[in-house]
Amino acid sequence: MKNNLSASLEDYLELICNLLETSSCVKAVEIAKKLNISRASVSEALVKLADKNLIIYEGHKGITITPEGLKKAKEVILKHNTFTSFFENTLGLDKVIAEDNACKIEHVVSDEVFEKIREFQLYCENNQDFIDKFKKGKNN
Amino acid sequence: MKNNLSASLEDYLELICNLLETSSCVKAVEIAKKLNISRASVSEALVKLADKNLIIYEGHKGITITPEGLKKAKEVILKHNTFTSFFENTLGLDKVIAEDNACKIEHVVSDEVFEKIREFQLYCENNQDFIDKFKKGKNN
DNA sequence: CAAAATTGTAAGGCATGCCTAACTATTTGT
DNA sequence: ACAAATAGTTAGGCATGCCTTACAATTTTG
Repeated sequence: MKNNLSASLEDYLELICNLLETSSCVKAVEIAKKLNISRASVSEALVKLADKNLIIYEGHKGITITPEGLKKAKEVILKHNTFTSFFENTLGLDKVIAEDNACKIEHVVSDEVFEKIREFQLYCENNQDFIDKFKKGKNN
Repeated sequence: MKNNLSASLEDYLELICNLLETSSCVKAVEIAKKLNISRASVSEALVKLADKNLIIYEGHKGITITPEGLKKAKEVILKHNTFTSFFENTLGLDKVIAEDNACKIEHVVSDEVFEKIREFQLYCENNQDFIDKFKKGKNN
């Protein structure tokens, strides 16, 4: 009953959730293409996610996410978006760099740090002049 | 000739560097105790670090760090300290939480993000009232 | 509706990084 | 110096997560 997902499985779940936003039927082959890994590896991962009751996977019928899986996916996605936004909007980093780093950090950061960054970012948004001054510095 | 270290090897190197600050002779068994892993695992890791010319390891004689290893170690340690300080001093998080998260993030963050955080933290230090106001908020 | 294309699975491999158990080498202490 | 304690290594195992190759199932399409 260990609910802890590896970084890898979190990535799969996150992607599945994102793909389900736009299409009602997600196939394993799509995931393989997006993550640039083999169909076989995806197949293995999907079995693991299904074992953990995070998705329902029935081969050619496509992938469905369970309520539990959705909850977990949303958590990861929120972390992802929070860090991406912090890096891009608050710190003024390049979008791609912001995304790349958020993608890694989302899997290792604790809830406390995540929450605090969230708060801090909100605080910064309400003090845009402070951030603007930073961005105008010797940076860029 | 791939110079990329795994998170695990970076941790070993970082610890070796830190231990060499206070004692001139570091033994594998010390590392095993500090990282709470088996002597066997440490032995394997040290062979890998030596293969990459980051340390000089001759069994019972102890571990020495090479200039190359020192350079790499200092980089990781700087990232570690930067994130720890950002979390603890700037965001006002608990020291232990700050350390734990820095320990993970230091291995996955890119140089660009690291540098920017460094700059930002410096900027915040010069605007302590802004940070104090944040810390006094509904947080804590 | 059957051949072709697509999609999915199984088997066997590889690397990392950890483990334990058993062994060897070195150091320490009397 | 030699027995005991400490330190290090080797061998074999396990889990994760990726790979390729080959095969099976399904869907598409002529």
